[in-house]
Amino acid sequence: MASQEERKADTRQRLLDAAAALFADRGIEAVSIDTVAEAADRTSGAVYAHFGNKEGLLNALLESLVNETAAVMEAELSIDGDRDDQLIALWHTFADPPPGPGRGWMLLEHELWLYANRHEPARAHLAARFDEARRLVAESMRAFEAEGHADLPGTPEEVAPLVLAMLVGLEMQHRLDPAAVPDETAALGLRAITGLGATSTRPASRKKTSR
Amino acid sequence: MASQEERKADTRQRLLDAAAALFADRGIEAVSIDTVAEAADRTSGAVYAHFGNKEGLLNALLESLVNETAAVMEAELSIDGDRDDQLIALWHTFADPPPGPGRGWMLLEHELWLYANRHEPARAHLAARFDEARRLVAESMRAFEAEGHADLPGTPEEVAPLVLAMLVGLEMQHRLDPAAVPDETAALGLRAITGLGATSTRPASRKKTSR
DNA sequence: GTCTATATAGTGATAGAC
DNA sequence: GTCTATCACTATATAGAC
Repeated sequence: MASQEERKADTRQRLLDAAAALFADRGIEAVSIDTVAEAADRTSGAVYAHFGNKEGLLNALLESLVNETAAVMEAELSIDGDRDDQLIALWHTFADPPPGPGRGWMLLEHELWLYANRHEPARAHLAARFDEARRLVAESMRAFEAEGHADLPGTPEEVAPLVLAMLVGLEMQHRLDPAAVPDETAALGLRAITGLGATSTRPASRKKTSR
Repeated sequence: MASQEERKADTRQRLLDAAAALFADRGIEAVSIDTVAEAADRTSGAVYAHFGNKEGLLNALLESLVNETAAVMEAELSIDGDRDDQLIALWHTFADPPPGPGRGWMLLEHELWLYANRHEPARAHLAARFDEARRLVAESMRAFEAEGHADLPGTPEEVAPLVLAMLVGLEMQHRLDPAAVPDETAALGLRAITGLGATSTRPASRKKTSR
């Protein structure tokens, strides 16, 4: 049997999950609190009890996601294997719909970004998210460089925002018109920033990735 | 005196301008048709007469903006002078609030991108906009290369989406936290992609741009 | 903590006068 | 073409029962 506290925590998570999926799918403003509640098999009263109002729900959602994206990126970057493959894998995390809740992980990111730009309290949460992402990328860049696989045009901390920008910017174009950004172009861009393939201490072939 | 046709065209433009400013400032979904009409000194009836409904207004707005952004980018890229300065100028067009309607040119862009991702008819308009932007950048890249100032990592058509991605992606991070993306970092990224400064047939100094 | 019911206000859209 | 008035619908938020 579930204790009251377990039920409370469960409801909270259900509401957050439902909100994330619906916001990504239809947009934040287009989704009513009632809709979120119903998707979580609760009523609007539950939302108000937990989060006060829609803004509270948004802030809670942003906070709960701070570590999630970081985990995804870290997973991609920590895979053993060719460094070049890692960058492509990272690109696919952005470009292709990963398992996640709905198909639209990045759509939710863009929704939240826009929201944070207009609601001061949310801004700090999202800024922290981006900071964490940059920190992780910088760490990987440092590792690449130490192994002699990368030839960075600057410090890892300078290059990190560039990598993030490239991924996000290409994803935006890719989503609108996939043909405009083939995988090869993404690889070209990421290599240009990281200097990967420039030093080239790699022994094997590179045109075709066997896997 | 204004003829009826002039008044009609004037109303249409006023409505589009008001919509652009309000959508950028508060978000598309948060702005009612009544609000748009009142900001243009008209009533909601005028909006319905001109555009049918809100979706019609959005499509008309997207269409009217197709050439506008292209004009801005073309202006930045056609300025005579150091090629390095041109890239920085282009970055400032994205990072700093240019004169435009409201201060939030890029916010409107993000609103429209998100909207186009959920409304098929609008998608084509926005895709055309991006295509045009890439075409312009590719043209400049070709010129840079011909002058021996750039050392592109790929064809101009391949590099164009990379430049656009870098600009947009850095702008997103910059808007959330300006300190995270100083001008020098942006310059670093753009140079890494364009190879500008690599071939270095340039005679003058580079650390400090005299102007 | 959660639900039901309700108060209050705002939305997109239409009809008809001018 | 534009405005006024009005439609049906949906939103957020609250009060009180359980």
